[in-house]
Order: sequence, then structure tokens, then C-alpha cells
Amino acid sequence: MSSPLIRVLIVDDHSMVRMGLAALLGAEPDFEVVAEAEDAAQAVDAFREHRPDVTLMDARMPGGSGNDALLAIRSEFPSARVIILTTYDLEEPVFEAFDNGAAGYLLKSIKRKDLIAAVRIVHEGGRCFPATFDDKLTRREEDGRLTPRETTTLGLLRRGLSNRDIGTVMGVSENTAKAHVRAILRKLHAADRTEAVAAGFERGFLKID
Amino acid sequence: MSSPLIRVLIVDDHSMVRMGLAALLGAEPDFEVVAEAEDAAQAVDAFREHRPDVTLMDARMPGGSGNDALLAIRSEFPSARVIILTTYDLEEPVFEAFDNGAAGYLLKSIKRKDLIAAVRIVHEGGRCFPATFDDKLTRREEDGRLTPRETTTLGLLRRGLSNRDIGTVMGVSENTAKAHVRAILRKLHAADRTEAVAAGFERGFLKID
DNA sequence: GGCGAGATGCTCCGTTCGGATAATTGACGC
DNA sequence: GCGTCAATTATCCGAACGGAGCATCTCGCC
Repeated sequence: MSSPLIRVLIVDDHSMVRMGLAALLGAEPDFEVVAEAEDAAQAVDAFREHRPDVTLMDARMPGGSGNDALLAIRSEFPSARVIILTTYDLEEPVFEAFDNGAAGYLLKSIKRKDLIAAVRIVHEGGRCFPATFDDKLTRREEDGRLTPRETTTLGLLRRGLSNRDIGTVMGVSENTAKAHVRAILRKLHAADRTEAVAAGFERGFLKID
Repeated sequence: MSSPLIRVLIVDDHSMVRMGLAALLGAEPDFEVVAEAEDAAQAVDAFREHRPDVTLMDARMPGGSGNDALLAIRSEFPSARVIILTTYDLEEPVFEAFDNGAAGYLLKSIKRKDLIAAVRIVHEGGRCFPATFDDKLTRREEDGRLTPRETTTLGLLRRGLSNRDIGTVMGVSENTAKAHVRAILRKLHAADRTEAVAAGFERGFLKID
């Protein structure tokens, strides 16, 4: 038989969170925290070296998001089981994690026993996503996703650019910029570009910093 | 002589952060974590009961922000020493904490020894604010602060309301709403209402959720 | 008593926005 | 080859926006 231990890698840029997770998981007899990392690059290195059964990864870190590290790890180790931890229940990052092959997506407000349970489920091959995820996945097909050009346009809207200036920056006509803006308003159910930017922040298309 | 121990209260809605902080501080021989709380109301109760020397308080919690709890505690115990912990270095919440009498404002990315040092400084009556804080405080006098009506207006801009609708909601004329919007654009150095809302998120005037 | 700031209200004016509608091109999949 | 979709471009038009300027009124403060 193989070892009965569930070997866990913890990735978070905040030392207090790493310590808390280590204490929380370490209290379980069949869990072992084999390594910790504080950014995306360290996470990939640590994964290569320790090959953990389950990785708990913070969504936001300086120098590369959790999704970046998730992509890097799974391109090298397709069977890697990674759970993304986040503070906010924003739509887009969940979809991104799902598309990138995350085994789970949990809020940091999760209770201790639920986290333990989630790690066990993922270790056994299961997946853990928010309860509202199925609804969101359905809605996602109808609207909400932005094309690359629309995403760029949203980023320029945020900076206060007019349709004309957006066209100039993107190398297209003002009319095309307007078309992109209209598509954004429709998909995000926004009354105007201002509400669209607010929705962009709320859904995770736009990030602070 | 009084007890040599620095008695600490930890307030955070995430159990993993509470555990991490407790482990981090508990490793110091002269620190004692006397209580933990997971929301603003519990924080006030715990303060009343334990009268800690220093309180470490998360900035964002469900059911009342860290600033709310800070206000409540300091109105009852004006000598309370409270350090606000936050993930993001946004301007407005720092000012708010400063105005409400916080003894410090620290990012959660702080290193272990710096946190320990900060708690000691605050315990001895000092204050700990971000290094860039003085510059920001200067700039604050010139612009950046919003009046109550302007803050309300910004919140309505975020929802995609037109000047006319803002006037209706606020019970004033469309012209007055326009005046508020113009004041916001000037103070936030925004080219239009859209950039103003983005700046609102970036500076902490607007919050997700 | 005066001074400043906030809130309120107004006009004029050129620019921009957003809705409706339609068409063309290129890429990808079946 | 054919359908789908993203991306591009365009026109018309009424509504909304933002700048500039000015005028009250009230409140707190010195």
C-alpha cells in the first residue's frame, strides 16, 4: 500500500494565511503539508520537487496570479489537483480556474471542516466549486463572456477614453470602437459605459492595480 | 509591576487568518492572544470583556467593516489601540482608519518580524502607517476627498444612472446632480464619469459587493 | 460680523453617447 | 462548401454629457 498521508502544497503570499492553513491542515492526522510557496514561480518549483497530492493556491499573488501558476503546473503535470482559494466570489476568475483545470474553487471564508472535506474530495478525484456555480455556468453561455477585443475595450473605457480615442488606440475606426462598447453593454446588462466598468470590477474582468 | 505580557485581540472573518496570526504572535514569549472574533459585533464584545492591549482587526468583514468596529470600540474605550489589517493599499480606507483613531494600518503581506515589531510599537503608544502615507496625506488636502453628497452621487454613477435620474433619486434637480458629477471629475482627475467610477474602486471609495 | 465650504439652482453650447440597422471580411469547424 | 461568430465599417438621430460661468442659501468657524 501507498502512504495513507494526503500530501499538501500551500501557496499564498501572506505568511499569516500560510501559517493558518498549515495549522488547520496539520491538525488532521492524515494530512501532511510538504511545502509552502509565496508566489507563482515558487509554486511551480515546489510542485516539481514535492509532487503534492493536493495544492491549495491563492488566487491573487504578486508576480503572477494563481491561475498563471495553475496553468504552468498543469501543462507540466496534467494530473495535478489544484484548489484555488479566493477572498471574493467573482464570476470570471472562477470560470478561468474551471477552464484551466482547477479541481476546486473555494472562498477563504470557508469553515475549517468544509475545507478539510474539500481537500479530501479533491484528493479522491472529485471537484469542488461554489454552489451557485452551475447557474452561473448556464448563464455564461448566454452572455457575460467578452471577446479579446471587447476585453481590451473595457480596459480603455476604465481609463476614461472616448470611442474615438479607443478606436485610435486599438487601430480601428471610431465606429468599430462603438460597436465593441455596445456589445459590452449588452453582455454585461449595463445601461452605459460607466455601469459596464463597475460590472467589470464586480465580475472580475477588471482588477484593482 | 504590571504583567509583562502584551495581550492581543484578533479580529478576522477568515479562520485561517486568525489561526495564522495566533500562531505567528503566539511564538513570541511576551505575546498572549487573549481572544478572537470573527465579525465587528463580536469584536466589540470581546474588547469589553478582555480589554486587550492591542487589537489586530481585519478591514473587511461581513456585517460591518473593521472601521465600524474601530469606531464602536474607541467611542467606548478612547484609549484602545487598534491596528487595521488589509489586503489592498487603497487610499480612502487608510484615511478613514486614521481619522477614526486607528493606531496603525498594515498590509497583510507584511513580514512576520515587521508585524511583531509593529504590535510592540503600538503597544508602547506609537503608530504604524504605510511609508507612502505622509505624501498621500498632503495630497489629500488638495483634492481627493469627496463630500457626502458627492459620495452618494458616485455610488449612483456606478449603477449607470443618468444625471436626471441621479437628481430624482437624490431629490434635487438635474442641474445639481450635474454639479456634483463635475465636482467628482475634478477631484478625482477623471476625464468622464466612467473613469471616475474606476478611480472610485482604485482608491477605495467604492467597494465590490 | 464675516468668511469659506457645501449644496442648490440656472443657461448656453459643442461633443459624445447609445440605439437601431445593415453590410463585409476572415477564421474555424463540420 | 456552408454556417457561425468575431471583427470591422458605416449611417441616422435623439438624448445625454461635460465645460464654463454665475447666483443663491445655509452652516460652522474664527
